[in-house]
Amino acid sequence: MHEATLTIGQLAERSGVAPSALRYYERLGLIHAARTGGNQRRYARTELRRVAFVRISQQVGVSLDEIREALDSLPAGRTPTPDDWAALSRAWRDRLDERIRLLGKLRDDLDGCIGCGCLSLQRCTLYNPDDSLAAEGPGARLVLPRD
Amino acid sequence: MHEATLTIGQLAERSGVAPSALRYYERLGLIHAARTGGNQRRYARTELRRVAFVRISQQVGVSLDEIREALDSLPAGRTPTPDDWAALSRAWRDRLDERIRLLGKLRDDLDGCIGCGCLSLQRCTLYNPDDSLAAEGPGARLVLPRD
DNA sequence: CTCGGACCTGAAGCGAACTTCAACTCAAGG
DNA sequence: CCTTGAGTTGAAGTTCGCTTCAGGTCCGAG
Repeated sequence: MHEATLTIGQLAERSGVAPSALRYYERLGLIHAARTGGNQRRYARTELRRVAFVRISQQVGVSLDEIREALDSLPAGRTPTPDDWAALSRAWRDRLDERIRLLGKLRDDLDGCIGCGCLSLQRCTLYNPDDSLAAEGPGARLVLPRD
Repeated sequence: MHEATLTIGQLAERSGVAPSALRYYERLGLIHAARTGGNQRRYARTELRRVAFVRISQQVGVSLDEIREALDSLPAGRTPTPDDWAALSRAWRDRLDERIRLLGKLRDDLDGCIGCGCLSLQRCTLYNPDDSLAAEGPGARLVLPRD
């Protein structure tokens, strides 16, 4: 017990992520594993933290691809320090703030806008939030949760 | 101009939703259209509101299937009143509140938890939120560790 | 009446994030 | 040594929310 490395089943149980998902993450380069002579994965305990970071980032609304980019920015060679992780999470924090802000606006406008008489949807603050519309050309494009 | 019904192109332009998406919504029973003799769709102007409701609901994080259920609860037969819409949106508002609350918690814990020394992920408030979290998108489910 | 752009349908494709399957191999307890 | 459960692979399947495509039809301005 409490050995140096974890099997995929152990990592799965400790992280709450299915083995199939862990293999998938590995294919995407989100996590890494050493191999035994018999080709089985053995995970360093630090991978637990990577998995946690992945899952938390997903809750923030970040795609696995972006998460990979973020993880790639961790120092190669040495085990990341708490400060390394904190730096990573600060970037996410900004996204989170923005997301919370938008949802708050949505909430504030919800009753009024849905209930109101306006059919002029393109002008509606709710339907056409000023921030998420920047690009996308002419007409009212509704750009969604991604940003 | 300003005619009684809208073609799919007009509804698309006014709502900012692609014609293909509108046809898709119709297949799912989210919106409805009358047909001309030549089988082309003609939308009542009230459909604009349904489309708006769909898009707004998506931002709240509700699936199209749940949105359909909600729309089905609108009074059949008569055109929904502002009050009908307001009732509908109040339910969403609760979800929104919950979602904002969870994201706020995520934010509050983010630096501390990711940066901290705990590897005891299953106990981490962040990783293992006590509440069930609405999934962000397809497949992006948070599978909680067994308590 | 003609022309071209808007519209129709069903089927297929897409991308994200996985899961499932089949057919194996590995590893640890008895 | 043998059994059994855990692990391996690549390929294919799944769900969601659409978009794209092919092969046609409609309709309104000229």
